[in-house]
Amino acid sequence: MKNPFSINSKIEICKNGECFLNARRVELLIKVHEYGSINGASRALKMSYQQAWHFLKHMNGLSPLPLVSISRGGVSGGGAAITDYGLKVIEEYKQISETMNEFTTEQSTKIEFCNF
Amino acid sequence: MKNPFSINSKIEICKNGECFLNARRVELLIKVHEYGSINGASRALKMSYQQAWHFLKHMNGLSPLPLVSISRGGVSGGGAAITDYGLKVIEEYKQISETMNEFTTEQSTKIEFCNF
DNA sequence: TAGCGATATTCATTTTTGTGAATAACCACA
DNA sequence: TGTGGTTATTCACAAAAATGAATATCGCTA
Repeated sequence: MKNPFSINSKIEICKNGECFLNARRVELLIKVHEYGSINGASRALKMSYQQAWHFLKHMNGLSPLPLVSISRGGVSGGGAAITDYGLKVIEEYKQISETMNEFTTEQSTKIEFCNF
Repeated sequence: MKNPFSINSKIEICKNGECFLNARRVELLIKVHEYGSINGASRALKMSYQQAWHFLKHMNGLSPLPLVSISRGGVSGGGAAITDYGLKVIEEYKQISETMNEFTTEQSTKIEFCNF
């Protein structure tokens, strides 16, 4: 008999009790890296520009080094670029996330209260 | 140097993509067991009666066996009691939760992007 | 110096979520 | 048959979160 229950763990990486990283925020960082702008990333994620902007500002504020560097004006109007440090953070988040998922999947198989 | 980042994992136990158990819901079950009524439990948790009632109904619906048995009328007006099966579920959730917490705490110590 | 395309910022509105209040229904017991 | 204390249910309203729209700002470039 298949276990109909699964453990779903949503991880956040926090600092001072505030959310620094979660799945959505990392997704945003990745899209910013892909599009080179907050605008493009927010549209791609169907997220409002304000929310994307707020998340990025908040993440940068909590981070020991900037994750994203933002510029205004200029030839292309400006844009946003993920820093080398930001790229490292993204990669490490992915690793942690995968490790956690493996563990929760393993734990899911041990649930006993489904045997009724 | 102390790592200022911590991993905060919120686990849900799901069935068919729906939330069956989480920290708040188990807390509710425990209070119902303590007070013997939905009313008492919801007040103790500063949760509206409707929400408590909704959670309990939903949990019972997803569960292979009832977690809580509810009665109306009678000498004391009625009440709610956690079943033996419900008690088992609570205990198992606590165990899973503790196991997950230990693992996330351990993972927290391995975060590298704080070293800057 | 005007235009472009992006960021920055504000605000009213919408959407979502939760709550309080009111009321009906239930049923053992006096 | 009435009382008491709970569950059951509905609904309008409140609080919170998210959004759309509008506008200002920036700085390179033609």
